[in-house]
Amino acid sequence: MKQPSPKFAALSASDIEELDHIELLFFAYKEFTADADRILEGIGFGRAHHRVLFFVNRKPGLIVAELLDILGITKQSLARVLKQLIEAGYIDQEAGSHDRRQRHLYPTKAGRELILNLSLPQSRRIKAALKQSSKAQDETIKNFLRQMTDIVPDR
Amino acid sequence: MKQPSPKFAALSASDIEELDHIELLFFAYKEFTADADRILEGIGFGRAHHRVLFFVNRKPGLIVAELLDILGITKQSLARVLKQLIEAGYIDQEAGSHDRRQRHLYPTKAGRELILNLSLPQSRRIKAALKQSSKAQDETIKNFLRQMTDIVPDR
DNA sequence: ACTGATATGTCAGCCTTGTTGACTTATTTT
DNA sequence: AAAATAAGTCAACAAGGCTGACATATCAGT
Repeated sequence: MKQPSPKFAALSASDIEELDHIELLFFAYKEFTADADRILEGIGFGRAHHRVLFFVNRKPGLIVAELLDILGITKQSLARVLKQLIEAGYIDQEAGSHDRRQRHLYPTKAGRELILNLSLPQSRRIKAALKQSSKAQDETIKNFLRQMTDIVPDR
Repeated sequence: MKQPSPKFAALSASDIEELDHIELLFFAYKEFTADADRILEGIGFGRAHHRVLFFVNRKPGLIVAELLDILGITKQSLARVLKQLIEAGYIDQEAGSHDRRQRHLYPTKAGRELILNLSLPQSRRIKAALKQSSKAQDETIKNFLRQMTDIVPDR
């Protein structure tokens, strides 16, 4: 017979069993990003540059609108870092052949080298964390992460 | 007979098998934080407030130095958000009984309610992502995340 | 051919949250 | 009594989000 508060329902800690998972995810992601941050700070780039380069490398030739959609940021935010990546010679732009308004983005050789070096410590961390896991367990983990992005937790 | 470049070793994409994992982790964490962000923006707080409240709730009575260590930020950064949380009545401070220089932090009733409401959508997302998993698989996932924070990927 | 929609780029300013450096106060330790 | 420690504070700066407004090029439909 609890009365819910106007803004928030009355809850007790026992309602949530996943606090361990939440905490683990926080620390895991923190260490994960720190790997690349150490390299980035040496070359005057930040995480935003890393993400852009990562996805341009993952899907060479993707257009700006697609990249915006993947990153979930505004074009003004993207412009700032994309411009620097282009000027520094890590990304090339090319007008679309069908639609010449579109800008297709490609990593340069230097861009590919940089993103690989940024990914390497992250890769090593993941590989080590998977070390004791079987192939089936790897699928379990990937499936969990995949599900995490698909779920809509409203209600 | 590749010559490594002075700054970065020469690599090809085939050297990294964990790009899928990296991408999945990025999207999973993005959605995970977005859950709470939607609530936070309604009450004028940000992620920094969330993290502080989360850990104060997880370990009631922890001192400022411990919190700084957990969060991995400077005391000036913490001060800004901690002050707001105290003034808004979500966290209480108490001088230590042994060492009265120390400030022990406790969530208030309102603080406990808020963090539970922030954690709820995240919990639901995780619970749903684990839905098809067995208990053993849950352990696999938690173990993976735990390993992720322990590994030192240098070399 | 004109007109409106679309893709991108840009300027300006704001906010949050991280940083460094310098300094204060209270308290404990030596 | 002096030094070390825990915490708090002020100021300034940087990264990377955001909004709003507007410019340019190109495409698509009538």
